[in-house]
Amino acid sequence: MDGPLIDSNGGAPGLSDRLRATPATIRHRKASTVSSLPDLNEAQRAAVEHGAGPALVIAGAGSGKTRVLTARVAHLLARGIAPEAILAFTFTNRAAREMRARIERTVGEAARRLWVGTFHATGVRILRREARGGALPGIGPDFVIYDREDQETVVAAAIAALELPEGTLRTGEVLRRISDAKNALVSVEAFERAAVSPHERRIAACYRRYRDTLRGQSALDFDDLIGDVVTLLRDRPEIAERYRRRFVHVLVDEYQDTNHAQFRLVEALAAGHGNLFVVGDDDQSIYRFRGADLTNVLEFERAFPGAAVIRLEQNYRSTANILRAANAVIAHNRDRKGKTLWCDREDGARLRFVLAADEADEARCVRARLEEHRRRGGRLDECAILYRTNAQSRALESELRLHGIRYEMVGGVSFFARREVKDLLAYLRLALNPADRVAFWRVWNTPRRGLGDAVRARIEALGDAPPLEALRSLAGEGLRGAARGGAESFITLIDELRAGLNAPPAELLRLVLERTDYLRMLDDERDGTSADRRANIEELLVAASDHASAPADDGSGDVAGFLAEATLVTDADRVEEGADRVLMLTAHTAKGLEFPVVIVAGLEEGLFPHGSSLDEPGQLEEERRLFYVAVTRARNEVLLTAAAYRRRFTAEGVFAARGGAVSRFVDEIPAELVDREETLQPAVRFPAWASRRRAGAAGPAQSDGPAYRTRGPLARVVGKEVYHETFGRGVVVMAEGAGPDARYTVRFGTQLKKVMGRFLTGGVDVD
DNA sequence: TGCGTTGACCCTGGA
DNA sequence: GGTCAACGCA
Repeated sequence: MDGPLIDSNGGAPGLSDRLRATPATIRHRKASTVSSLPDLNEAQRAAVEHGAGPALVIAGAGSGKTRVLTARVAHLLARGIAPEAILAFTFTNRAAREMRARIERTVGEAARRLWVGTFHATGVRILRREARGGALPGIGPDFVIYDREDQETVVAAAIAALELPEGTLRTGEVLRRISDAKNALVSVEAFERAAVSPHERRIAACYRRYRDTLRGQSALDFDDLIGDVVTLLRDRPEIAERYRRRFVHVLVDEYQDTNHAQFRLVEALAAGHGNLFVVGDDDQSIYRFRGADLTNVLEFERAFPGAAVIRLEQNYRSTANILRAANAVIAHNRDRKGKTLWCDREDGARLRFVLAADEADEARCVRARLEEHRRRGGRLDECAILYRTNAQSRALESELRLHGIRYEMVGGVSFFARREVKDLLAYLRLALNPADRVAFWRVWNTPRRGLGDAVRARIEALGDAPPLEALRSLAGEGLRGAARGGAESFITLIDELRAGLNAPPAELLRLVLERTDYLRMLDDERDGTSADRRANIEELLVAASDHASAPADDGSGDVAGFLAEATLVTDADRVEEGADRVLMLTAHTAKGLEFPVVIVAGLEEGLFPHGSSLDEPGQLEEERRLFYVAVTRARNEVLLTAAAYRRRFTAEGVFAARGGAVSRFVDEIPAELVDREETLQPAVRFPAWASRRRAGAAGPAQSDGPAYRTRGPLARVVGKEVYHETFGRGVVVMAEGAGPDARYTVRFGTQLKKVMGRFLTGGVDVD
């Protein structure tokens, strides 16, 4: 059997040029020779050979859409289109790499001249070029890209500057509103005009301040990487014309997850020739929170009159049972173009659903399933554990670690967002762009060099001057002792980095490590993370030297290019094939991947579908699509799990145990396709509301339900280990009442019991 | 004045 | 379980 592969149809392996092929993947390579289009079905062939003009390919899960895109590019090249005249947008860097690698296998070197990349990477490429030509007012070619954390810093400062009462505006909300505005191409001025309520006006004020701050620092955020290109092409027709003449064919993968700005970018590039080829699946649109706009698919034909519409409905990936289950669930959605996938594979095993006692028990079931797979001779990398939220990984991780099962978590804290990595990169950012205040404040006293709030206030009093220069003038006169020495060594280091910007990034990073004694700082922290962080730094150095050997075709220096890549790369881009470990990832991150065995954990109302979606039909449909994506990742087997009780943090910040009903999505799978099990024999019946909610699942979503919540000291009892004279060791899953009357629901092994507090010893004697 | 420790608040998803 | 602001200490 094969390991996890990119959406590939027919088992053709996803290979990236940086990753080594495993024997299994090499075996399949022959099958994907595309020049003669040997083994395409009729619909696929029609898509690949589509002539001029717009085309919308509705490609169901596992229907070979990546293959079609790749084959189409090869087909265009074979028809004499120059590689530099083709622009393809992919959803991940990894997909871009793989597409390029596959095309290279057919057409060789020429593939290097294609433009294949994510919207963001392509945006950087265009902006970098045009910035060199001076086409972007106020933005130099060495602009930096602010990631989420950097953005938060800026927004927090903007909110603080408004001097509102504590808690009036929250960073997260403001950031989301700014991002939404940018994705919809709403300028600061337009936002201000539309803002009527005091709340809206305050957000508008933050937006303005945020924009001005970024401009002042020659910084762009993720949304700017697209929005600024759209603005550029709109305001500078001659530049737009240049790109239109250059790119004769524009292709877009995962079209269902494009937002308005991306739509406008594509539209602007394809205007005139109209050779726009988009591939997507409305049933797999799962990024609405990021502005993805399904109307881009649903109204493609209106936006591009005369568009050909081609449907790929044959699935080559999953067994018939898996496909039937997925079809049945997604049929509950109303807002779709409508299609039914079919396949000619055998029925295969039924899906399995297990209701576990709590999340620890659920983790145990997952682990047991993995061990079963291994006993049958399977490999761990054939399995993936999917969940709705990253927070769910914790219980799974500890169970797998305890039993020595190797795993790799994808997502969560991205590699380049780790503290130690961002610290080191901030030195480079500062050297490249002294106006980058976020980078300055990140590292000016990291590692500690005797600088603190007092000096900070004096620098800030100097206003807009680059902070490094402010510090330089202070070091000359106003500072004494440790602060002076610290400031001087910092300034010297940055100056040296500046002078050495032409050197390879890895060399600069080594200089930073050496001068700052950064590693010693890590050791001194004594929090047990030192070894991990050191390893990450090692990896950063490797990534930096890898980058040096890659061509910078946008003409940017190594350092600027490396920093951009570091910001835009995601964890999913870095997953390696062939390692024997199970992957753990969110359903979102799993998009585009496939695995022989898929485990979807946490299938409870309020978690998957997520609680925030329950009041809104549109949002609920998005959750259902996400579940559909999760299930259709599987080739052969699906295990669905849920926990009767789960410890969670709620919005109120309360440590709570709640029993959720089983997810409605499980119930939407026809009963004959699922084997259901419960691992616990409840001596205590589940609270009535749990089943009531389940019964009412088809109706309007109920409020959050009477989920039992413990507050104060009681809350700390939930999840604690306790002992009972007859039942032995157990774990508290729910607490009710207080004082001597307190009663606890405790899981002893697979038994659930309700016990008075006085019969328990352990952590329960709290009032 | 900077540093280390303690308690509030907190997580949907991610380029 | 993780981060950050506020606190008192060197």
